[in-house]
Amino acid sequence: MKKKITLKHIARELDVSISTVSKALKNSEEIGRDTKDKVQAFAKLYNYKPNNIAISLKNKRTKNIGVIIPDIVHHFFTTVFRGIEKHANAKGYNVIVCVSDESFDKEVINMEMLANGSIDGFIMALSGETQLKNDFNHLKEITEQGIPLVLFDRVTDEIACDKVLIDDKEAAYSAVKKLLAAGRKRIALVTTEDFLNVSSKRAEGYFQALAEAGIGIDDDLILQLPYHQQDEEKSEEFFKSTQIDAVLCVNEIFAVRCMLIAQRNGYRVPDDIAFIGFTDGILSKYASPRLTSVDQHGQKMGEIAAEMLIKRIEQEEDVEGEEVYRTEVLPATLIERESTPDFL
Amino acid sequence: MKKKITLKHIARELDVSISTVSKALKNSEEIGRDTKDKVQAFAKLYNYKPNNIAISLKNKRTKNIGVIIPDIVHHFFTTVFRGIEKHANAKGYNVIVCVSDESFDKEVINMEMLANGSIDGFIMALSGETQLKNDFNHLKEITEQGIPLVLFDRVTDEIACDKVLIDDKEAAYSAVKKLLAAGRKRIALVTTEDFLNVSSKRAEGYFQALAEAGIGIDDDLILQLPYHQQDEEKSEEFFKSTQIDAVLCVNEIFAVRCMLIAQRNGYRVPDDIAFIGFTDGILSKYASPRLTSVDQHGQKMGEIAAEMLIKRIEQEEDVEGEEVYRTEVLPATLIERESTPDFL
DNA sequence: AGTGTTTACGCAAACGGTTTCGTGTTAATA
DNA sequence: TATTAACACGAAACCGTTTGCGTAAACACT
Repeated sequence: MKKKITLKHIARELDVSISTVSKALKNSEEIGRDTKDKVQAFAKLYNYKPNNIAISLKNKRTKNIGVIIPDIVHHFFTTVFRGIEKHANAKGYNVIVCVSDESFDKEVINMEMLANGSIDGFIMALSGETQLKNDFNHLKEITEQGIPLVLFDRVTDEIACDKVLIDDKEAAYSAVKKLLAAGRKRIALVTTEDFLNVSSKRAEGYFQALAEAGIGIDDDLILQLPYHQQDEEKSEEFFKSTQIDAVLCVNEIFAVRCMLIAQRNGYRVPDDIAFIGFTDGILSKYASPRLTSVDQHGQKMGEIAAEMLIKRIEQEEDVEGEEVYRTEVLPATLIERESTPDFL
Repeated sequence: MKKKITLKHIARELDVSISTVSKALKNSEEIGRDTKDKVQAFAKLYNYKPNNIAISLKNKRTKNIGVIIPDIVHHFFTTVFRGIEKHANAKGYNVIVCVSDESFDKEVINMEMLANGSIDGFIMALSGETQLKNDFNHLKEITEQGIPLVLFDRVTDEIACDKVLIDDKEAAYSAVKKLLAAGRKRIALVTTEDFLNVSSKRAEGYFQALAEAGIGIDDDLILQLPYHQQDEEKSEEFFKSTQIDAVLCVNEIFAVRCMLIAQRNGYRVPDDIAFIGFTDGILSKYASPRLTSVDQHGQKMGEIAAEMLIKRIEQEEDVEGEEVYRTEVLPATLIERESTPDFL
């Protein structure tokens, strides 16, 4: 077993000082040609690589960024993560992931674990519970310590930091607009509990589009489902008892599930009933019929988040006091497939 | 901005030495009651937390584990990752993820980035390209340096280390057996290029089951598709021209896609044609009809991998020379849904 | 008073680097 | 020959902790 070699080993072996070795490897002008050659050759031979930890300790930079997301087995989050990882890697950063599992406590614990020197900054999407509790002290502490933070998708106004999100309201708004333009009148909304602010933003867009079309809100047209466990009867009942000709769902699972239920109940998609989902994931592409859905551009979002974060990290010498934070709003785009009639 | 406080700060403030502070915080017997109280109170007040990096440097343990996977936007891998993260977190470890993107070079670069002190051990699934090239020198170097390594799913015999995988051959074998028992005679196999060894293992199981049933191999019943990009015509042609009453697919995307194509071509599922896929992911659950598929128990796999790795890491004082490595083979289980006739 | 024990703490090395500053040697210049 | 600049390198501080060891002070005992 060949243990890792250190500067000290090289120095001892070549009978020079540690600092000479260090400088020689950095090709410093201070060191003579011969010594440099000798040291570099030796280092190459024994495959010397500086110890990251030591370097981190010295310059107080870990080149690690911490990512905290509610769930990893989730198409949108993994897409964002891919973007983060891609950009971070290109910039020489590694990514440490922690999963909050939608739990406030885990989110706090994870942040604390990482905040003690392990990372140079955070990128995160708030857990459901955190949004519900409306308690952001852990985030406040982080930012007060001067650790850069970028929130994405699940953000809050309570914290001053960089943010990147898509315009959920606008996306829902224009999706419903399109359904209206296609002549649909009884447009349903299938959503989660309201504490997920992305869901409520989407609902707002839905309401606004209907309002502008002079259509009142019909509570019978709104189905609220629990985020995780299924509630087949409730959905089944909904499609049996309600007259509907289009549905906007806040995620693709709801959309695909509802589409199946509607089909079981005799609806033809998209002729009798049209479906639009959020999150253009794998389900949308392979559903039958293929689902029209709102692409949230997760990867792009991740790349931007990483870019914002790294920029903050590297502009160390900032004028501390008066930071000015950016909130980047990405446009969502509707991917039209077979679950909607042709839009013009 | 309150910067992080260090032992040095506390020492200066309380007019004691750094070592006294350190010991006081660890409740050492060496330190007097009064001093301990004073130090601990001060530390609490200023929310002192030791710097992870310094500790890592000191005891040459980072409490980080490196995970390298070919893709993150992939149900199986994220499931495994969830298992890893869960167990690792419970043991106080953080997880650094790198994505090889199925590229040999990226895999090598990522390993090298992490191997210089950033992590205590690796968990990985080989990239497609690595399996194709059959070049495992980067892995060999890691293990020679004494860095623990656990391979999962995409493993190789060339490297001596702990491994965890499912019995792909057996899983395919028994799936085909069930199809045979249900009276299916013309069973097709939809697979990828052979360099992915999991695919070839699954093919072996398929062959063996047929052989035991006295059915010869019919090349017309085997469809090979590229791993990523779609090849709709080829599949379409396959289902048009071949007489088939059951299909085993090496992943769920192939399964769902083929199921749609078959349905388009007039087949009724499962009456005319049955489908079984691998990877029991989200697609299987929401396909129509719901897909019978082989559950690879990704999360369990991840947990076991993490457990094996951490055990290695922590049994530092091992008898170096004669390591004995474990290969854990998990049984896969068939989740029966609507795409197959009822099995007995 | 002299010796032995505790008690309570500080010193310094170590982990593996980087970097500033100093210094001995040589060579060039006056 | 004396002065000085250039060169090539080493010593040491530093990043934040941990920990073995030394030791001054206080107390006990003979």
